[in-house]
Amino acid sequence: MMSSELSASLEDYLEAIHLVIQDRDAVRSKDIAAKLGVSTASVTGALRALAFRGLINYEPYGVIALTGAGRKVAKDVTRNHEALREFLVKVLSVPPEAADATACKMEHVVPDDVMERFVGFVEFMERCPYFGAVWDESLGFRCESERDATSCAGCLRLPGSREEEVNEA
Amino acid sequence: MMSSELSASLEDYLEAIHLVIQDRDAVRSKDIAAKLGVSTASVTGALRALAFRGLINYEPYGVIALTGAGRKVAKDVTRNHEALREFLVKVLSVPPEAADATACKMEHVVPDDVMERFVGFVEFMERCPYFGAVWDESLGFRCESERDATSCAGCLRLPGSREEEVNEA
DNA sequence: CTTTATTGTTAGGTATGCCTTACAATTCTA
DNA sequence: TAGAATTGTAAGGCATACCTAACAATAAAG
Repeated sequence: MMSSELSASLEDYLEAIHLVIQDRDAVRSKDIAAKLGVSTASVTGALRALAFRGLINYEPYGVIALTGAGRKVAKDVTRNHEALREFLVKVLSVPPEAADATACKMEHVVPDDVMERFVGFVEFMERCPYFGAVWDESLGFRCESERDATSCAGCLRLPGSREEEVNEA
Repeated sequence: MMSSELSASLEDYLEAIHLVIQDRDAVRSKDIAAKLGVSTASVTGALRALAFRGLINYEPYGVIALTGAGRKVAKDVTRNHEALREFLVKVLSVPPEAADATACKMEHVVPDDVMERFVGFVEFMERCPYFGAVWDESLGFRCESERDATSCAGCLRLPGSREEEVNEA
């Protein structure tokens, strides 16, 4: 969206603030520093930059809170992070921890229109009963889905429908 | 591999040098600058850094050439770039130009073991006759493959085999 | 072979993003 | 409510990575 004007570093700070807020109510420099693996001194600098951009409310020794704009960006970043992790785990069978680390880097470089497709692909995979690509360390991906004599007529009728899944569930 | 010690920026320079060499024989600072959209002054600094790391042979006003180690890294980076672009284009239907730009960013953040899977997934997709996910701007991915009464027995017998494809071609 | 155009380098400046060390504010506890 | 522990900030440094402007080297043209 408009997060393109934020550096990867500041996006990370914003995301960290957002995640910490969800757990406890208070966000402390220390928590952010711990989450990102930087010193608290670095956090102070980042907070100033975020406040300058109107994304957080902050003054020295004061309470840290996301502004409306900040919350929006933080949510976008977090959502993208989660979508990418999901793709890596569910489609590419990357172990969760590695997927999370990679998603954390990817979220800053994958543009929104490409993001859509990562998301869409996961949805497709979960919708399609014939999608059974499974990773094998030495053989790459192979297919384990049960493709018997069933045709895909039903699938083709309902391209992106979520309603169908609700009915099935 | 060991390219993890190189910054994204230096990887880009190395890749650019490699690509320019493939076209003409000579590599000039100007070409690299043009390819990466930076000033020639910036190129000088990068060349020094690459020479310092033993990845290129370089002295002021002299010929720029990749060392063995440099060529290896350059090839790795280039291969990863191409694999990611291929994935984006072939699997996610990202337009080639956007795919190239995104791949150029992703190549610096996707670790090798995850790279393998992007590569493997493209291979799988090209191998599997039932894989027909097609992107639709408003509906996301839908399936257009012709899944009739055929079973996947053959596919299941030959998980990652390339020989089979050679026989078919 | 000398002038001009191209190309490359140096010098100096900006911005980011991190660090450590030292100090200030706050909070907890006795 | 003072002193100790925790937490936060300021100051000063370092590395990366870019820029512009001025100058140096090489190559091309006369």
